[in-house]
Amino acid sequence: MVRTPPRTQPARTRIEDLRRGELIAAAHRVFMQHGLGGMTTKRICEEAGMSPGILSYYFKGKDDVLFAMVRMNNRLLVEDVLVRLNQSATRWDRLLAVIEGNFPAAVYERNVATAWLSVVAASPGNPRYARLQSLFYARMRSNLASAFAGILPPVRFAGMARTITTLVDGFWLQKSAGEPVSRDEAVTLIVTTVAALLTPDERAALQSR
Amino acid sequence: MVRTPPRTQPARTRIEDLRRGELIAAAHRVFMQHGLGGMTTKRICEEAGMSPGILSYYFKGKDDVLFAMVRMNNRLLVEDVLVRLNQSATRWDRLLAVIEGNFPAAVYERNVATAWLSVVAASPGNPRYARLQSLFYARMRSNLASAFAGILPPVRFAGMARTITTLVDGFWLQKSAGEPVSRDEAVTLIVTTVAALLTPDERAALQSR
DNA sequence: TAAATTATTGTATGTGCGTTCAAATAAATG
DNA sequence: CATTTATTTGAACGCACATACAATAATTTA
Repeated sequence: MVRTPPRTQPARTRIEDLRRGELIAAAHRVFMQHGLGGMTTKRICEEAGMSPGILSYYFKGKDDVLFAMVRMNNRLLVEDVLVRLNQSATRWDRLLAVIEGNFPAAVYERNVATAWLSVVAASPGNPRYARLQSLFYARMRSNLASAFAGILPPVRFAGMARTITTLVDGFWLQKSAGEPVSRDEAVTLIVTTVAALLTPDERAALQSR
Repeated sequence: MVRTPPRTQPARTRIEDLRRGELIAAAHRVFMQHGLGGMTTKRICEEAGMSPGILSYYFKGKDDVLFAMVRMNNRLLVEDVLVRLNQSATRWDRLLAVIEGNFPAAVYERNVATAWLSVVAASPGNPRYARLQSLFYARMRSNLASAFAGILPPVRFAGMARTITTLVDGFWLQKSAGEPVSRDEAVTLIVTTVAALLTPDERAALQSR
């Protein structure tokens, strides 16, 4: 008798998710083109073809949209790496997958780098971002561990992981600064450096099945 | 008869330089504490113990102060490295001087890193910053060349310089992201990596007088 | 000391921002 | 179709900011 089938829920949710998705996508485009500072609510709604007030209806505020956007981008990157990891036979392939996963094709470009940098720079004042950041590093370390497990002792692995993550971050920063570095150059340089840091035995172990 | 000794010039210039210096120093402090976004003209003048309007009197505008500040900080870093370079006997010492010069004692810390990152993120829209940036990289490459000249062929030197600058940038980014890396860890890791990328012969050549 | 120049103040002005909200429209419901 | 509910609008508000500027104080000059 008290049964109240929420038939309205699905419909309402569908349009709500749709609008939220559109706004996030619009925010992404504005972010890429104008940077963090130029990402205004008015511009986002305009880009989405909606009225300025709509943002408050679907989000708590501007920061909420921004966070949702960062979260979504992160999810896409993570999924990409996971797919590659599952397709990798050798540890070396896994290593390559993790490294290349940080430079997605057609994404390693100046605007994106600057946008991402802006978020990092804004992190210290925003606990949610800070948390997202450290999760990012932790996940990358974990992925790298799946390649080096049983080959490098813990201390050396820590150093190796630090070197790789630092190089990745550095390449993104340089991209933002306008340095002419291609995706391939970045990946190649990192791989070369990793190889140089390994002993011949370790290299062999990494490349075997 | 037409002689007009500009006695007034020195006095006027002295106080002008003084005020400009004070404002730049205040801007620096505000920048470090509140980041680029929180660096408002009102706060700067307040920090300098002056009235809000004074800024327009000594500078063209807020951007002008910011640029002067970045310029000054850059100059300090450069001078520091030059002193160290002149005191270095071997090429290896010169290499160390350049690397350590990028992590000045008591300066490699989160606020500074974030501030510096904000400026880089703002560079793409500001030609003056962009120019300063590329000058920075060029100078670093030039300094590194003084260590590797005659030891590494051009192509390998280019790769080596890229590795080093990328690691430096990466360490600053990680510092801003809150990763717990000390100055010594950063320097050690970079030196280790450079050493691993060199052949025994090259290492020996670098360490000889 | 009187006059003129320079330095400093504090207020005023205009701009752009995020957010709110009553009203209008569209959709769903019975 | 009438009514309720969900969605969207666009104007309005308050706020913080950079900058301009007339008024005032201090300093230099003659």
